[in-house]
Amino acid sequence: MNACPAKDSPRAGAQRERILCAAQKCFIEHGFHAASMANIAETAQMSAGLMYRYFANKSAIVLAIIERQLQEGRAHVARLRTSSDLAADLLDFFERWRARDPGSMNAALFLEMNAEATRDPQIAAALRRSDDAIREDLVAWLSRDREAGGLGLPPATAATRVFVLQTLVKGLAMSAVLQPDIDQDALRATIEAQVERLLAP
Amino acid sequence: MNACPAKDSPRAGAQRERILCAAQKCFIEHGFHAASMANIAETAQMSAGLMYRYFANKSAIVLAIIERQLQEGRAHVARLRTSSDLAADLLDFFERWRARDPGSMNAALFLEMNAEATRDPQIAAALRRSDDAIREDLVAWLSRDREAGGLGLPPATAATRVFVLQTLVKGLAMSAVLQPDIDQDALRATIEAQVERLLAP
DNA sequence: GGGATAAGAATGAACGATCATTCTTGTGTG
DNA sequence: CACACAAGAATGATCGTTCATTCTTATCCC
Repeated sequence: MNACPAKDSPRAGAQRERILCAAQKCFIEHGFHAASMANIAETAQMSAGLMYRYFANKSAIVLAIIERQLQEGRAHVARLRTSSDLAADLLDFFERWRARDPGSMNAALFLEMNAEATRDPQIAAALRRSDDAIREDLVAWLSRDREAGGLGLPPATAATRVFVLQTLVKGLAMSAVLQPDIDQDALRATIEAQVERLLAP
Repeated sequence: MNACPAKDSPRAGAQRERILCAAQKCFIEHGFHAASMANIAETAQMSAGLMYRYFANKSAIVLAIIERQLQEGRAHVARLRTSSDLAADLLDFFERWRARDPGSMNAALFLEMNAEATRDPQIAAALRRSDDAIREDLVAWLSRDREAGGLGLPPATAATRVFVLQTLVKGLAMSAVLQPDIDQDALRATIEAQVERLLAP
């Protein structure tokens, strides 16, 4: 059935990339359900039927977009973990979400993913997997010994603090949508105070 | 045009209520776009055409559901404001979201609303209006004099703390979706610590 | 009070549009 | 010629919405 030859040729990869790029733009603009295959095809400048050569169906495209977004999120957190200025990185999170850049981490897409996760078990599993990975990563970091660059927190304490941190970041996505024009300096001071508390021994 | 007689008869009100109740259930289950009018009609046990006697179109139903959800949220916050145990009330927020009760404040619906607000200006305006009202309410509370039951905080300080509080609550909606089985006691301790800091002089 | 009449309430079929998906056909290349 | 690639037409289903029609209820005149 899926004996498609040269399935992983360089051309096939490029085509898939074209489709995913267009899909991401459409999903941000209209949402997963309201964005149609015709819409995506037009954005990708190809026929609608052709997309089925590279993806089994629409939900496969949705899954791919979500997986890619989660991967980018994890990369962002990993960078954040090795940084020296956690507050600045959190502000950067907010900044990217506020910017509504269709290319990178996007608040609209993030909200859509989470909303869809309440209905689709497959999407929920993907989000949960990513969430768990991030959490374990951060907890390990906070509970690592001081000499190894960590804070030496007991695991239980680290876990609750990471929960607050994660909840705060998620909430920032929503706040970025409704209050995109919030005062930057006040926000900075607020986040710095929060971070200071989360990283205190 | 809209010379519909007895538009606000007791019967009409009851019918609208039936429709909204069914719509809420369908929207939670499938989302705003994936839930069809036929689906809602079936849930409300009436014909599809009849709904157009009480609502102009589908988006009017969506708007009504959102408006009602926002109203309930404001009522919840107002209750929270007069309470003595803020931490317990925040936990109650999380608990309701976790419960997935189709009748009351619902995390899935809340996420869907915010996601849709990134595309629909009318929905965005409604959410922002409600958000602003809640914020002003809370800021007024925190900055009120001590003798009047407030904390006597300077308005700027109150504003940033309320921002954190609101962001935290929104984040809890997402956390409730992905981590519904989080340890209750740890969560309680965490939230209590956060609240203590937010309410400190 | 009881049958004629009008209005309100509700139905379910029908509409055109659009959906995701598949099929047919054409085109260029090795 | 053969074969991967692509376009675009066809498909059946479903979408939101409308409409002609029927059922139900109230009003009026005698």
